[in-house]
Amino acid sequence: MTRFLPQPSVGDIDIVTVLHALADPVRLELIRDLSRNTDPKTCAVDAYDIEISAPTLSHHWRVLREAGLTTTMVDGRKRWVEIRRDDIESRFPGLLGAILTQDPASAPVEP
Amino acid sequence: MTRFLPQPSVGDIDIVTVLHALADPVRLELIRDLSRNTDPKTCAVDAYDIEISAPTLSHHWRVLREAGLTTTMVDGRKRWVEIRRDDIESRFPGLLGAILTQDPASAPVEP
DNA sequence: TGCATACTTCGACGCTTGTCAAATAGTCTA
DNA sequence: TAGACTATTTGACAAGCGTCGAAGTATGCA
Repeated sequence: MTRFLPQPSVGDIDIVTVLHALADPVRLELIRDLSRNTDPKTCAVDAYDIEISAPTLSHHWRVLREAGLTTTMVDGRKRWVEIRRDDIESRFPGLLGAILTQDPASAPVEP
Repeated sequence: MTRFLPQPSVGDIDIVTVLHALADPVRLELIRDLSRNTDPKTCAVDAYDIEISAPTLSHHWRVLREAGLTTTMVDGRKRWVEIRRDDIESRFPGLLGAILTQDPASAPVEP
């Protein structure tokens, strides 16, 4: 059976906690990655182009989940992460868009 | 004469640095305060309803300025802070609005 | 039952952060 | 010019964070 890991309800999502969760280059990249497709992605470290250990990735997933940014589903030995797009949008309208539209590669260059 | 303290140019404003600067309750409150009126506000600790020391406030002003969120003007013995509304809007459209419209007092309550 | 799989938790490590008191720097005014 | 005023810098401290290796916990499978 699929079960869910504990996460804050929409009303309990705190803006400072959310900003702190996003204020890390690894976590921001994970959120960007998750937001690129609507399907859940695996938690596995091999699936991401980031050079960090499995424990560290696990730690980041937990920070994101406890901040209310992601949902984690447990299915057997595998875990799936999904961005809580609608919840974040209802709590902080426009926030996710403002952060994610800003792609690092497409940043404007000063003349 | 009025002069300006050093600050990053628009193109150099980094999203992770900005998010980190905002991910502190004191600094977020300062930004909220600045955004409520368009005029610059003083740096003086007495002008804010926050129980921190003058050095600590000075430190927070610096973090905000170096992140590119504020401009600081020096006029004699006084210093004035202003939010870089247009610069932030051009760099991260919608970001400021998404964070500031979420007033702590007006947060929706879970049923 | 035994073993591989897929993460997580624990413990430890440096580095960063928020905070304050004390000292410093620049500016106005009497 | 001396002294008051405004804000910053310095130095120090405890707390927190990102990171890893090692150990632990479920789960699936043979």
